[in-house]
Amino acid sequence: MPRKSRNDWLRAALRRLARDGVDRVLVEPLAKDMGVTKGSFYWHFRDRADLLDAMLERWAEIATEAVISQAEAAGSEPLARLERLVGLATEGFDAELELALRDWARRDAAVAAALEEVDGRRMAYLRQLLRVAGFEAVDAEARAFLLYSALLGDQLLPNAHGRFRRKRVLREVFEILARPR
Amino acid sequence: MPRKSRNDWLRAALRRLARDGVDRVLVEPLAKDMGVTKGSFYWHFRDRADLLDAMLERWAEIATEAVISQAEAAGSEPLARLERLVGLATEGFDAELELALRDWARRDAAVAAALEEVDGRRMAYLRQLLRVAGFEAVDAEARAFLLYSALLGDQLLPNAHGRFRRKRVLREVFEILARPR
DNA sequence: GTCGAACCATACGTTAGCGTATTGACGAGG
DNA sequence: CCTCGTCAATACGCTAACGTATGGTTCGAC
Repeated sequence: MPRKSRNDWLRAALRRLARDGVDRVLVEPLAKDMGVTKGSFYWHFRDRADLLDAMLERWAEIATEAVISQAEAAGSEPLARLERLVGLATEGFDAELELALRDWARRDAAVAAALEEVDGRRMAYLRQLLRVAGFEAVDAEARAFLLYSALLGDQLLPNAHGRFRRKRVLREVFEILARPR
Repeated sequence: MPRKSRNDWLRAALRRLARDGVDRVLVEPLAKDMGVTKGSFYWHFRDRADLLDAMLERWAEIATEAVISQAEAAGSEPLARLERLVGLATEGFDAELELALRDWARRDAAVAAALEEVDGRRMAYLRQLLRVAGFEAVDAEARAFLLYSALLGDQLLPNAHGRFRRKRVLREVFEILARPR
């Protein structure tokens, strides 16, 4: 693949963001990765800030609906959708990228804003599922929060489960959060 | 405070780690922060790697028991201890530092190992509290995981709670996780 | 007061990365 | 086949940070 598109650059940059964090998405190393020189980069982007902007924008597009559409694909039953969301933890959405972005957001207001937007949408969706499943407002709120936190926590605490396997714990998580008492 | 100790450097470095991430704890900027030049730094540390090692070590000391001792201070009742741990989310332990460290751990095996150690201890403590409170093993495991995730999630999702206040949601979290059905 | 040790400033060489400017390669339409 | 537009390589100057070397200060012990 000799010629690179703006898109190629974006994908490579996002991969690097996920792996190394924003401070290490650098144009010359990135160019080396892609087997090209920065001459290409400065054709497609004004400067590094321009790349970072584009990355954020791209992520927002992808992420806004990524989680929700996965759930919708599980059928129309709220409980089935919730179960699918728990399954998402183990595969399906790019948790590394999520974490890198959250770290980035701590230092950049624009990123923080985009993230808040996405979180808002996702939480709203979870809330609604849980309300339909029969939980009262505060209860649904807390369970939505716990569910979302668990998705992130599963990534943050990879090997913290004692003698149980990850999947087993996550199944139990689902039981606790989604089963009406 | 004209003369700086190795300790001063460590504290400043950890503050910067918490705020900006490991890639931005740099010796010259740090020196500027402290109103001193890097001449001081290279007296106390061999090089930057030496500083990073010391930071990790220090964090491990602090963090290993920080959470647990907070809980112990709440009395001997498991439920009281658990409630206190939920309260920890809003104040008490340096969540920014935790997050920065977790991000760091993604790229450095030594950090990852230290973190796993700490997580292991904390999870073991939570598990045990929940078992004493009457939950079965898997159940306790899942609840411990959820509780820990919620502490991190509260930091990761600062403004994701809908129309409820953070404290209200966290109280509900406690109810869900710690009350035997 | 002086002396040595602890601590800090300064100047230096080096490297990695940014961004610019200029030239070169390559392909599709005329 | 030629040429224009698109993309890439190269060379350049600049800055921030690293680490070293060396000399200067400060402080406590005596």
